Amino acid sequence: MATNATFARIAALAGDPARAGMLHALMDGRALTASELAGVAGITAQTASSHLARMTDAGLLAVEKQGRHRYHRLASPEVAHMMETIMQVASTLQPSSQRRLTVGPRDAALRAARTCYDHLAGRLGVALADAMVAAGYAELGSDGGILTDAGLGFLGRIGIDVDDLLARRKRPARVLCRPCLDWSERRPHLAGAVGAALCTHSLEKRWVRRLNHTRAVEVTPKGWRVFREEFGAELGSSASS
Amino acid sequence: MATNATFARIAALAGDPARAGMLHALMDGRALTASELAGVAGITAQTASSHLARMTDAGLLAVEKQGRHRYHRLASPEVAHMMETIMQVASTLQPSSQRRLTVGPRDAALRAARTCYDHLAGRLGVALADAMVAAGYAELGSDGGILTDAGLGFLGRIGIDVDDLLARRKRPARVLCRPCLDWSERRPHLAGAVGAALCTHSLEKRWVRRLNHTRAVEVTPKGWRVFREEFGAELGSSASS
DNA sequence: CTAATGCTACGATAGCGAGCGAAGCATCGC
DNA sequence: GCGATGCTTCGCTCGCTATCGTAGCATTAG
Repeated sequence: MATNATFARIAALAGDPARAGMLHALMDGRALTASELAGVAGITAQTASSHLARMTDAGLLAVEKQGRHRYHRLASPEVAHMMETIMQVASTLQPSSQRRLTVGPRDAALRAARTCYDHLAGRLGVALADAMVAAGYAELGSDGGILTDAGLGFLGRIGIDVDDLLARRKRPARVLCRPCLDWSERRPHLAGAVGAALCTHSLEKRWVRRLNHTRAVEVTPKGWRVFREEFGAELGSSASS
Repeated sequence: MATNATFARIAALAGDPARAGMLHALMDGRALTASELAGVAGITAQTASSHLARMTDAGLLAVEKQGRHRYHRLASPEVAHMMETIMQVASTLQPSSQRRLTVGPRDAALRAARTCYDHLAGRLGVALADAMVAAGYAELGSDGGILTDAGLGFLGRIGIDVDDLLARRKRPARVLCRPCLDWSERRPHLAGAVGAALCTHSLEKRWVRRLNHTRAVEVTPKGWRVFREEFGAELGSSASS
């Protein structure tokens, strides 16, 4: 069947180290220029251009031209979801002979709190998910998750546009959310429409702030208070650094 | 970070046409011998051996030695899930210039009804999912799905071990199920623990039967009746061929 | 207009890896 | 025991592609 060839094509595109680096850099949901992507991948602009053209042609990336810059972003949430699942499989593999090779300071910040395409991940994401489950706001399982009525009320109370959230769900009567297995914590956190709304709102309200040009985020003092008092989340001191 | 390299490694393994063919053949959840896999991939036994060793080493496959045969299967449901999402992205890509190239008779059977690792897919899978949603037995959204109390009762009524299903869910109070976007129908069908139980039970009760050595399944006369009368599913005549 | 920046197109190189033939190692049937 | 089958290891070839240098095109700054 033709599906076989296209499947291999997509996987092969994600399977090159340079392209994988670019895709990872785009996992924060923002759009980056070709030069920036060449930088994170450690290759020249010419090579990056070729890679980007191929990934765009295959539907993995979308491009937006702005002046002499070309902004590339992941084409769809489906692409981000695909990368999540590949990461999940990859995380079960011990890097063999280089166990704790790369735990630099930047890596530490990523493990503490980061964005995963459109939602929060890392220790922060897991802590928030745990707190919401403990409070009865959400239920998470290996096959999916739901936001309870209490959870819906909670989100409205902290200022999230619940109507928009209700409109975004499709058929089901209850608001569903998606668990996303964290590659660093090996625990599920909130993804899907609920996770995206929570992340957007946290950034807008300045509960968290992006760190320079990475996927890492930092919990602000205000966010620290909100997460503890409103969510009841147990954020160890390590989650802020 | 080291994650980048392992990510690329996993994706690259899935990105070779021969390996992709083998992985697809294993998507029915069964274990196949190295020779069989070499056959479906269209390569010699030597080459297949190399591929299988690498995929096993990377944690994509698990091997079981039985006499002089070596049975290979997908190492985990996570690997199957990863392949689902890659297929989902691949299905959004028009094969460009070869639109309707490969719609052979075998392909037609696959589109009608097939297994997708551990659950039913194709027009049959979608029809059953639609019927269960229409009957109020399940709710499916883009971020997840749940089995209602009525649905739980329904599954028990048709002979599925509901207690086992309840035990398999993890933390949540409700039974969750996972929607799996069908690559041929572009519609969600039932996956996860619920979908797996339904598929296993359908095979045991001879409602469906596997066709030779493919992922395609055939609806038996008995199944035809059960699916129409019990599920209320609208199976067009095309779903049986 | 001119120079600089961002990106792309083309051509050439080099290295990886998919593929197979030959040989070797296990296991089964007899 | 012997041959046959299933699979793996080794060595080799060949094709694909990632990479970069050079050149060229678009856009902006001055």
